[in-house]
Amino acid sequence: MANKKTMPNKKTMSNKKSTPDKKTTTMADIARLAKVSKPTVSRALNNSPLINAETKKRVLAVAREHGYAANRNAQKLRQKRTNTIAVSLDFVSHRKNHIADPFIYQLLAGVSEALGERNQDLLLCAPSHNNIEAFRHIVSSKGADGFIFLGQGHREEMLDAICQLQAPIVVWGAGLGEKPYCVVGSDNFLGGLLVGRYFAGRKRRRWLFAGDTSFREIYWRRVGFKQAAAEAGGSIDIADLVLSDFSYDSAYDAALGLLDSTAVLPDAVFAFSDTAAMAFIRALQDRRLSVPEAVSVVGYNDIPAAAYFSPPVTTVRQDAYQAGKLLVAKLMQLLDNQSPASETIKTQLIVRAS
Amino acid sequence: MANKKTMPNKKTMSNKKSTPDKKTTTMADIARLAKVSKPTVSRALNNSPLINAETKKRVLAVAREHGYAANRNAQKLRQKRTNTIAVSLDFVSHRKNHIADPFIYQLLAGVSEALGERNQDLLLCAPSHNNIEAFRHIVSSKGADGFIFLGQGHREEMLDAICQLQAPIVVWGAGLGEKPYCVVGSDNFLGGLLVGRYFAGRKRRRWLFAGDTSFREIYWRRVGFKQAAAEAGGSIDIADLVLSDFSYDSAYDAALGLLDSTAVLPDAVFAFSDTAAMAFIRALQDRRLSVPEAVSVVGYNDIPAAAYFSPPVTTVRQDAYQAGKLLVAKLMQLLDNQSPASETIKTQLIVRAS
DNA sequence: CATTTTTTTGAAATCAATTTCATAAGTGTT
DNA sequence: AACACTTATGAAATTGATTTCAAAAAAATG
Repeated sequence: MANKKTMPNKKTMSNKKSTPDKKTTTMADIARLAKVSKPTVSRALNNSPLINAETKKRVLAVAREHGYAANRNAQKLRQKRTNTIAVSLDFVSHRKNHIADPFIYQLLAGVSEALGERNQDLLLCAPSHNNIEAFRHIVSSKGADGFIFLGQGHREEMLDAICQLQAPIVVWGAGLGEKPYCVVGSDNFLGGLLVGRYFAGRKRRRWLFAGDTSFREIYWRRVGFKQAAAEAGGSIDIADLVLSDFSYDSAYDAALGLLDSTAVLPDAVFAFSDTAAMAFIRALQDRRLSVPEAVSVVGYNDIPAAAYFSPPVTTVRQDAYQAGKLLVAKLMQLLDNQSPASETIKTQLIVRAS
Repeated sequence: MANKKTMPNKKTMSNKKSTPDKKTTTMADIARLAKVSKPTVSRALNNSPLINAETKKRVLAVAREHGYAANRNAQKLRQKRTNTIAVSLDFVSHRKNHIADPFIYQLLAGVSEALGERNQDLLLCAPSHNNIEAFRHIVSSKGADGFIFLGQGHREEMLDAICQLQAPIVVWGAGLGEKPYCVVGSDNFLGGLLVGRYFAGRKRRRWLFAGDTSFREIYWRRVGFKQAAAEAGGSIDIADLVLSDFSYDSAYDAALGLLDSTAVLPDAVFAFSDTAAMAFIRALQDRRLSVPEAVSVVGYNDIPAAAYFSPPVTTVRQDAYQAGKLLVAKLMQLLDNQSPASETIKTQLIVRAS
């Protein structure tokens, strides 16, 4: 039982590619070949002004010729700088419905490209327990210089705690100016306002807001939405439908539940995401309510599918790719000991058929 | 205008956290506190059998008490093992239409979780020029122990070259058994076969295959598709429509182009992706051709949007999440000096309304 | 009780870079 | 010719872990 199985071991042994100790080229090797010392090689590669132009050229030539690449781990160890940014993607909150909403991947693309341009590595982390320990460990083991948080699932207490770790972080979301960390987010208030005005312009009177306002971003959309109702005069009513998660299915179920239990139906629905908006539209159609004739439905994010839906979904667009780049820019400032301000990115209403 | 605003600068200066050199706790510190030597601490933390149980307990207690985490970079340097896997996501081929197809993100979620379970870090790379240099650099600078390639954009020559670098790689895609590296992919042949049989069963005779068969995966779907035509008897015709990229828009344009130029229309379309299938359906509808009455359309991947589309899209499902985990398992075997075989994951036809 | 064996431990070397500090060589000045 | 001042370079220290190897202490054996 506790016996070591010997056969697999043997096999492993024989299988072990008898690597003839393929020596990796080190800086010392380059130094010897270029007939200079290690520090000189280091300086040449780092384009130090201390080094003579001739020497630099020679060293670089030798290095290139041998395909030399400095060992990052030695660099990180010595410099106490990792040139790595940890990006936290919240796969977890999607546990059952992985990646229901492609929006955060557009953010990720922007972040990835911006980091690449700055020669920063991207450490992707999606801790299965969304607790602080995993993040603390990354910081104290020098796994990354800073964090970017994407996705709606991150609860505020955790971010506050991570911030207290003295770790540089920037966050996609809401809460600008209220938080001790830098936040980049869409102008949720404006988004909600635009949607509300759109409804008001179409003479809709019984509005419904679908989403969980315990998330800041969504809360502010609701505030803007309400503001539009106030602007439009007193006769507008706003009802609420709380959605338990971010999936299409739960939105669909909640929508049907509402439609089947309420006597007085809304004539305009503002859903917190395109995915939820599409679910709502389907639910309405399944109950023989036409969109947009009987009910207008507006989503948020302008994911690709919104444009292809039937009917194409009116939505609030935010440039996620640009936002990703902005997040990186802010974090770099932070690492540079500056104090970048939180910032919102513009938000615009894309009017389609719904 | 171009003047540097001085106020923010000053502010920045004064803002520079005068960190009082917050010394990081090192192994030497823990050793001193626990009244043992560094090697003993190292062994205790790594659960070495050499260490006495009492000692181990004491050391661990001290380490925990001080929130000690070993410096990863020192470990990586010494051990010549990074415990990091580089995952290459092809943002590039999506340049204009970022993340048109969410399928690879489902793969990513599986990969991420599987790596997390194994305490491996995930280095996300999306080199802007898809050339070998970037990858060679990661290998030789000890940035990662191996690679996982996701996405269809990776051309074969590059993978062959990377493989020659002696770098352990596994690839999502096609070409099982033909390639010098381990490939995990959906059973594309079977996928195509199932779709073809489905069309045959519905008495469709004029089939269209939409996709770029210079990609292996897509090539094999075409082969399975053709096989089904052969099985069904001689009277079936297969036409081809090459799509220039993976976006919805290019598929939509190509579909319209075809519909407006061909006299004899297909009565069944097999598109290489759900996104392309949806584009095709819209194009057909825009030309007053009903789906599925006049034309059946089937996609591939079963992305979430496929189910919500109107009509819901019949498609070929593959368990991307599981596939991601499998990719990781294979790579771990490779790093263990085993030679894992390529493998296909099951593929099933999801019949919906289209 | 002497001797072998096993169990624990630590001093010193190692991994591959960067940084500090000293010094040699070259340039300019009086 | 003596002195100051740059400009380049390298020896040695440093970063924080792991590994090797030797050795002390404890246990087992005859």
